[in-house]
Amino acid sequence: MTARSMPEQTLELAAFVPFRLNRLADGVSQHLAVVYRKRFGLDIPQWRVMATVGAKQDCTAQYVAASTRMHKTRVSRAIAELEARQLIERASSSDDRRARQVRLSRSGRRMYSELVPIALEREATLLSCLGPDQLAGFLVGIETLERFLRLED
Amino acid sequence: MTARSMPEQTLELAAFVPFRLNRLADGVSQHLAVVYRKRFGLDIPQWRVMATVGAKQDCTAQYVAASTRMHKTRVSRAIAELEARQLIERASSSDDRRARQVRLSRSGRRMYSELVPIALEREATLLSCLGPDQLAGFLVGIETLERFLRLED
DNA sequence: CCGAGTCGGTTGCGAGCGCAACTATTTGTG
DNA sequence: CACAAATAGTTGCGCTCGCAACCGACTCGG
Repeated sequence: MTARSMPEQTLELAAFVPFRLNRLADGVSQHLAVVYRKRFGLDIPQWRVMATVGAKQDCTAQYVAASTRMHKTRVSRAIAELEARQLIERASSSDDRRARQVRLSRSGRRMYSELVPIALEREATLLSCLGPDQLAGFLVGIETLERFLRLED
Repeated sequence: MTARSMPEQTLELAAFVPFRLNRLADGVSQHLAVVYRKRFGLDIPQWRVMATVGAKQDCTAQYVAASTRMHKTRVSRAIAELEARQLIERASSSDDRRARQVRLSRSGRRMYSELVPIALEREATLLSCLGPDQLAGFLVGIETLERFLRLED
């Protein structure tokens, strides 16, 4: 078989891992976003800010952006909206007057404590379709790829 | 320990699988999108259309939307742009005059045959960080989740 | 056949996002 | 100390996308 008559290489999108990962991540997001939106009126950036600030009180927008890997403008707008809804509060930092400390308000904490169990439960439901070994193998794969792409924290 | 004094459940975003999947899919996409854009001037929707139409000549926009899981307007716009660049051609279907058959043009095929090996090579590079067993386990996990969420085809 | 409902595909519009530019502050260097 | 460069955060702008509405074509029951 000569080079000229070699069959064209083909690419089946349905078997192409980058595509499948995107589709999967999207499916999982939809699975959750419905809850955030309908029940709490949060979009994804806002939910991520809530989760981050809820876990680490008194952090900066900077910190949120770094740990969620969202663009700083996206974070800025999410925070502004959450502040308008009085779910978070901001205080100017004492040692750096550019930065502002972000924390959950009382009602923000209330929402957070409702939100977390629901999110964890949905994650558990999702992962329940994998057996223990399958789950472990899957997570190892994710972890290795994260390190390879330098995505971890 | 009473219910009142139970520690608040917390949620570490960095350990939350839906978030990690999103971040990973995004990282992988970036890894590829640079090539599509800089070398071929394609954005992601356009690249997906090229891949789909390259693998199955004479399909409809409908078919592309279904197999890429993109919204039909996104497909419509991607096709329009590709047609303007003369990478694909459209012919009105004989049996249904609403639908139009989509196929790669000569230059479209040329681009496709350049594109495919590069994409497959990048996928291989990405997956090369996983050992054979790790890769197998990872793919099984993806597959199971796809079925669970009914994402396959 | 003829009208209602469906289906393939396109388009107007508003929302969300990233880029680049900006303000205000801090840090580093000669 | 002064001035340049870096940093925290915000905002104007243009682009992309999804929703809903729409157009033309098909279909199926009466």
